[in-house]
Amino acid sequence: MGHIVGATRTPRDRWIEEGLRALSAGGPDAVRVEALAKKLGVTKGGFYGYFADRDALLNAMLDVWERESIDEVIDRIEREGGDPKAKIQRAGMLTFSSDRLLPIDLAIRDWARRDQAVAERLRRVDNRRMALLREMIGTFCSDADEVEARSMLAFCLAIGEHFLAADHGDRTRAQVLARAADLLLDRPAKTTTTDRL
Amino acid sequence: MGHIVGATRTPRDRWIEEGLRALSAGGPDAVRVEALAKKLGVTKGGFYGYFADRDALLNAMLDVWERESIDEVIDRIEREGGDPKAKIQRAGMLTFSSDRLLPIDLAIRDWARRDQAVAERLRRVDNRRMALLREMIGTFCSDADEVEARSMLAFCLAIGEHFLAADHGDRTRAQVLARAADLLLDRPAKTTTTDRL
DNA sequence: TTCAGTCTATACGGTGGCGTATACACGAAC
DNA sequence: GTTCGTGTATACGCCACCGTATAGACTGAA
Repeated sequence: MGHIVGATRTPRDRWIEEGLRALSAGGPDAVRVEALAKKLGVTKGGFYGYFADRDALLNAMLDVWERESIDEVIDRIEREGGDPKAKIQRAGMLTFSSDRLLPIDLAIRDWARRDQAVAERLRRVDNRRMALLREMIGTFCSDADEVEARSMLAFCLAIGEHFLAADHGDRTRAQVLARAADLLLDRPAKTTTTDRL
Repeated sequence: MGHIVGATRTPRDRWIEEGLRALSAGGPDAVRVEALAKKLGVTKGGFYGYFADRDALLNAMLDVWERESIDEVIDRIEREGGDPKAKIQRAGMLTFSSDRLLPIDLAIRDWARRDQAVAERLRRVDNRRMALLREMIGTFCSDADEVEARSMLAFCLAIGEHFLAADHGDRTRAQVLARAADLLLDRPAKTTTTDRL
């Protein structure tokens, strides 16, 4: 008894990983057991040894996402140093520039609009991120209401950018984003040479 | 010949309307011919008289949405008057506070991430909206780069707000949004009494 | 080598969706 | 009232997917 063994050919994690890939590409409706099996070069035979049903896989996927989004990103930000602006931008890099996490994040945001349980998880993650933003922006802005507004703007920019299809004439999207980040993250000057806000 | 008749019991528009409702509630995958028929108290018998297939319905839905989003909203903004800030907020009201248009808009934004044709339509709509924002913000801000950045921030705020699950402590989401709008839409003061950006 | 444990392929019944075909019901025009 | 056009119900074949059952194959340990 208790052979524990090993040599799992298609371990639980690979189902989750492939599930997250499908979620990224097509939303929760695209997470189909048989489709994942095909992608893994396997039939769905072993799937139901790991998961009671498709819903259990979806929950496991959300577990992994929540863990990665909070622990691995935020903790790492806190550990490494840098000034507030750098920290925020590094946090943005880690989540919103990651080819892995970004599309999952976006898919989950849409998913949360229709599923209360998913919305609850997203709320936990977003609250952690907002707390980080508040802390950083609070280092150079004294008015608490304005800190909240700026944090909200920064977060909405990081997310909304990917849901926006507009062009910017001669400018690059990256250029516009950089300018917007300056507006939000530079210390507001009471008296300055330029009229940058 | 050419009876033209009338007395259509379930006209084309009602299929489209119900389709848009399904899109709002569950995304494009939720737009199922037989489900719509059931909601309309009808079987799918007549559907294929109006549409070649499900895809034709989806396109017709997008046509209606694009038309409503551009013509009916933007034209109306231009016609009615008001100062820039009021115009922007009225435009936001018409699209992003509408129980009808808002959820369709959000669903289409997620859809566009996976469907190139949808992305193209969204681009047309968003470009019109951004042009409006630029024009309004340009009335009180001279630096073109900053106009672009502020427009982007305003647009991202209007959209991203609905994809964000974070709380704001004591404050209301509405309060935070109002403060953020102030930051973006009030004339930047070179020298002012407060340090509001 | 045997054995247990695990993953796997395959087959099955059930469900839900698409698009087609066919025949019925109703209103308008003659 | 017939006829025409249109919308409708119903039934069909098809396919994709779910979850279950079952038997075979591989692996590490005894």
